[in-house]
Amino acid sequence: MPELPEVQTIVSDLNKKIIGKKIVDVWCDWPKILQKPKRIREFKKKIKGAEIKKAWRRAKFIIIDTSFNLSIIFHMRMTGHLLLFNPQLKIKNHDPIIEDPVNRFIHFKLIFADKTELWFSDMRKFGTIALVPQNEVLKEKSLAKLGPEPLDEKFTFTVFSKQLGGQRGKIKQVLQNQEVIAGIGNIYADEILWEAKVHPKKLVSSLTPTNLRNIFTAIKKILAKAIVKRGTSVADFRDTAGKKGFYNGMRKAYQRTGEPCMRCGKKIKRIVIGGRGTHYCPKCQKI
DNA sequence: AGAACGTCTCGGCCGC
DNA sequence: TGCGGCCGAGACGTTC
Repeated sequence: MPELPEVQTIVSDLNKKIIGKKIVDVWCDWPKILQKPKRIREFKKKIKGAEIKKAWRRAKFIIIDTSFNLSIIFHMRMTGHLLLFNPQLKIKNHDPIIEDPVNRFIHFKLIFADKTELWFSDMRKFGTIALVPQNEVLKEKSLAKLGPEPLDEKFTFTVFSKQLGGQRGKIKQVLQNQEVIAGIGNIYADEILWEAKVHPKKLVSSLTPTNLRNIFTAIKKILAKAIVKRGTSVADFRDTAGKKGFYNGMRKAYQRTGEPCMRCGKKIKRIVIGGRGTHYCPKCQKI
C-alpha cells in the first residue's frame, strides 16, 4: 500500500498521537509477520513497560523508538495499516476504524497504559515487524542498502544523477529500486514519469539531460504534494484514523487506463514493466 | 479471471 | 567447464 508519502502520513500521525504512551501488552495472531524476535512471548517480554519516544521514517519503513533503547520497525508492504484504537471513541460510536472496511485484518496490537491501542492490520499478510536495538535500526539488512531519501535537501540534482549513473534498466524500474532512491513505488513512479514526460520503458542510459532534469523536479514536486494530501488511496491505504488520503483525485496516470491524458487528451495506456502495471500517455511520453 | 500501493529468493542465461 | 552477475518469474495471503 504505502509509498513514501503514505508512510510519512502515518509517521506524522504517530508523532502527534502516541508519544509518551506506555506499552503494557502486545498481541499477535499471525506470528509470521514477526521477523524478530519470532515469538510473541519474547517480543512482549522485551518491550513491555517501554514508552514511545518518537516515530520516524526511512524509505517505506516506519520506525518507533522507545525508552528501552529498542525500536520497532514496521513495513506495510502492500496492504498494511497502522490504526489507532481508542475505546472512548468506540463508546460514542464515532470510531472511524469501526467503519473501515479493512479492520477485520488486525494481526498485531500494541496496548498502551491509557487503554488506547495501536493496531497493525494487513489483508495480504505481507507486512513485517521487527524489534531491534535502537542503534542497529539502520544496520538491518533491508535498511542498510537503501539509497538516499528523495526529499532530503541533500538529495540534489547532482546526487540524483550520480545515483542513476551506470544503471542499466528501464527508468520505471530504476525509480522503484530502493537502493537507487528510497521510497518511490508503483503509483508515484507512474505519476513522476507522466509529469516528466518520459516513457517508462526508456533506458536510463538513453535519458537526455532534459529528461533527467524533469524527472528530478517531478520527484521532489509530486512526493511533496502527495504528503500534503496525506497520500493516495486508490484501494487500501488508510491513515492511523482509518481515513483515506486525498492525492487520489490528483492522479494523472496511475490506474487511469483508457481515460484521457490531462495534458493532451490521448487515452492513457497500460503496459507491464517488471511485472508491475504501468500507466502512461503514449503521446506525451515518447520513448 | 486477473490484478493489487512490495520485496525477497531462486533459477536460467550470458560472458569472462 | 566454472563462477559471478544480472534479469525475470515466482512466491508470499487475500480481496474485489
